[in-house]
Amino acid sequence: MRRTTDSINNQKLKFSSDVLRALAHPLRMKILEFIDKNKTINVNKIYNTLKLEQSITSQHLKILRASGLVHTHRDGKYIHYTIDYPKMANAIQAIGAFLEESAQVTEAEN
Amino acid sequence: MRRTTDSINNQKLKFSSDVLRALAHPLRMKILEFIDKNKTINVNKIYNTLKLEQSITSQHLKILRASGLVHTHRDGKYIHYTIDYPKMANAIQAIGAFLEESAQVTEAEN
DNA sequence: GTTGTAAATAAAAATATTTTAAAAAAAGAT
DNA sequence: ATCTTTTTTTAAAATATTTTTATTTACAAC
Repeated sequence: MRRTTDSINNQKLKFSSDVLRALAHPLRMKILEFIDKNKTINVNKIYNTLKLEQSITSQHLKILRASGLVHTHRDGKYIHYTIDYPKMANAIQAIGAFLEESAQVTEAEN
Repeated sequence: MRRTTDSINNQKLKFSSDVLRALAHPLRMKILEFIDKNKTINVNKIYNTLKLEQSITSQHLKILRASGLVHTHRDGKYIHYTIDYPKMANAIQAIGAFLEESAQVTEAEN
């Protein structure tokens, strides 16, 4: 039972840090912010508006896709990106989870 | 004014992703969790309890210190680590900020 | 001062991530 | 079928992070 609990925790830890790692890049945050602002947007608009290289944008989108933070939906030539908000909320929770109480106490002290 | 706003946003983005990057590692999350659980704890206890190498623990603590997520306080031979909860709360906010409304909507839909 | 213990630092080696450049896939237009 | 546009994929090069090993610093006890 001990080892099982440990490996569950380690899985959780790995899962959390994987999503956080996907999030922890200025370009990816910028891209996510832009997708969020537009609700749904194609790759062309992303790299043209943000003045990024096409390829670098695609590479970062791939990482975001792999993390599950975004989803795609093809519309003819275009591929539209949208944010997976529940996944995003999970990621935020993952960080806050273990110090939620402490954070609340700290907040109350301000 | 345009460039100023941009560079402020870019600074914010860099700041956020820097803290997130410090957070986004399984060992560092484990260490943070352990410090949190103990409120204050010395390095020896950290690596002995978590069964980590002394040096690797120190290296990760250095990254956590640099990110501002933890603070230290020497007590004789020992150095005690504590979590900077406001900083931690900031980090969590930084992620959630731009999709807070959306996340709330999503939450309401569940 | 020397010795022992706690923790940090430095430097090299091993890995992983990011960027760049080029090629390939997928679809629409001609 | 060929051409063009949109996006992905692949592969190499450039960087950054992580791990390992060894050394150094800080303090306390003797």
